[in-house]
Amino acid sequence: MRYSEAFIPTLKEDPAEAEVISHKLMMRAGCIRKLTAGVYTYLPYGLAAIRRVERIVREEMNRAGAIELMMPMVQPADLWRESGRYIKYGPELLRFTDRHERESCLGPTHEEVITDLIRKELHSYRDLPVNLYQIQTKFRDEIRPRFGLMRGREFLMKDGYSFDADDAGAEITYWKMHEAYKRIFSRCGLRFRAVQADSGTIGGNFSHEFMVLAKTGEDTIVACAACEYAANVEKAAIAAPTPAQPGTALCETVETPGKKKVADVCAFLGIEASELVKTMIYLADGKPVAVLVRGDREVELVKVKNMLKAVDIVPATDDEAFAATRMPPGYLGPVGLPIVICADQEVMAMAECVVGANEKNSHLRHVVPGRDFQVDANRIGDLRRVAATDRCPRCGGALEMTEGIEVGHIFKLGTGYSEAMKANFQDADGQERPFVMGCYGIGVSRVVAACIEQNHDEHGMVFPVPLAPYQVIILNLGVQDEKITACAEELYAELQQAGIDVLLDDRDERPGAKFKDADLLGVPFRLTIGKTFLTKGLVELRARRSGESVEVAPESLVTLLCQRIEAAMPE
RNA sequence: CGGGAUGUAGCGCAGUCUGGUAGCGCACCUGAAUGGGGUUCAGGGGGCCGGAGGUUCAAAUCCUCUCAUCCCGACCA
Repeated sequence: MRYSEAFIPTLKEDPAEAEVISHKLMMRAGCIRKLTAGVYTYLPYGLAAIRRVERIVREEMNRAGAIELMMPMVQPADLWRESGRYIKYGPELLRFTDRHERESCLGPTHEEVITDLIRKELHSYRDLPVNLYQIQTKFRDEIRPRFGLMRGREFLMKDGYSFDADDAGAEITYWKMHEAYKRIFSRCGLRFRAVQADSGTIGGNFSHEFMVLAKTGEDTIVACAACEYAANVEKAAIAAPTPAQPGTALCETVETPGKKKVADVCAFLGIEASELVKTMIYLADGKPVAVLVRGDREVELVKVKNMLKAVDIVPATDDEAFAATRMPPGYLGPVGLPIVICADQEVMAMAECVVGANEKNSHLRHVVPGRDFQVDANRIGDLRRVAATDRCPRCGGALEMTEGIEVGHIFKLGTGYSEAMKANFQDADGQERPFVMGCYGIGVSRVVAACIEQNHDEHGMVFPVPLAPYQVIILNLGVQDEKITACAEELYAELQQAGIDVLLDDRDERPGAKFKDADLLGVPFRLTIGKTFLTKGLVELRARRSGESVEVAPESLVTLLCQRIEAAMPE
């Protein structure tokens, strides 16, 4: 591509609306422009990066035996009613009515459509397994779209769905996809980690997220320093603590005037936060529930949600909490609380603790869990968020916490959808059985954003070779000079011939402007043809990432560049 | 949805408190010089000051409403 004929509108300054680096750089480098909140046009340069990701995704999906198709974006509401998700999916599902008053929605994901397709088309175990995928625009009406392509409402996704005859088959498919995903992100040149994850709204019981390691990540993950264990903090399991010998002192009320916060109560009573139990009120699908965790811990809402099998769980406001409990906020405790109580396992293992007295300005001490208050056994469990001081649940090793950007997510879905939608096949024994499903997603546009979060410097983007729209940029620093221009043109033609994607900066711009743009665009290799060519007949080859440069004779460049590019391709 | 902030030329911003008829830098157009890290000089074009209503002789500026965008939160009772 000739720069003079390209459409790469670069900006000198960061746009005011962009906060994170990938958003700023994608705007500045002419990759994207915003149309409305969370909705972007992919300009040619950004699109080219997306296409690179797509290509790798296709190759690896196909290699793993998946087959590409394309499903509609507009979907009938009835299909979503059948799966039960028309209500459950919530306001993120954009709904509308067409001219015939038919209720419809924009597909945020395609389990319903694919399940409908398969139940109509496949009837025998002989046809299984089958694994289908598409790369398509999704729409999710996010509460708060942000950070450019990182969390858009409209975004490009690879979504795949597998159908197996039984659980064992589904697991084989699952691990095939796990392997394919590792290959995909490795080939993209990203530093990532596969972590155990919560399966969220989609449901199911086995799930991994693929996290690109970058500071701006919206997720926190824990990884064991000693073994392979890694998990999203939402999911990270905490080993059951050894129960302490229950205390024998009798429970008593203490005055704690005006002390509502954990820190205040602890300071006042001269105890550690770990000796106190806090009582948090939530609304699970509208029903109030109290959650007990130690004073120094944080409730992990996803875990509570899963324990209660709730669709939606939110912290109650003071007013809602009061309405539910008739007890004064700030002094809530489990003793005599008239609503459902869930307790973190650690709480029930405490010898004794301090809790709110359900009475203004008072707390209770020497409270023995299980003696002074009861919690149903099925409401006791791992409900708190993992802390950096926790040990690996698998091997007991030290845990490290890192920020990550979720770029891929795979689920073993089981038969939830197939049962709800009556998607059955006939097995060898003549029995009707539901398909055992799996689903596999990659945020293709987000991969590009995550890549930039992970690969940039103060001058701009630093594309890894596999995702770079152009591997090489040629700077013609003498568009007025016949010799320089002839050399640039010749190299341009030769590199293209060699199958390299190359951008020729043939604009009548000052050298400074060309250098700045080349850096901003993050093209991995830069060839500069100017003075040195006139004096020594040499061309400068500079690597964007390392900044190393060498002066090379033009005739040896094609071979050299092919080698360098080859060397920079992972795998 | 709650809280905060911001909407003035394509982009980044000043002007708003204290009302007087719109400005700076970059970009763009013309000309000249320049040509290895966003070059210089001269000249020029471009704005319903987010929108609607109100107050006033007069509104970018004050008031009311609205729309949009961005950030934080929606766990520490």
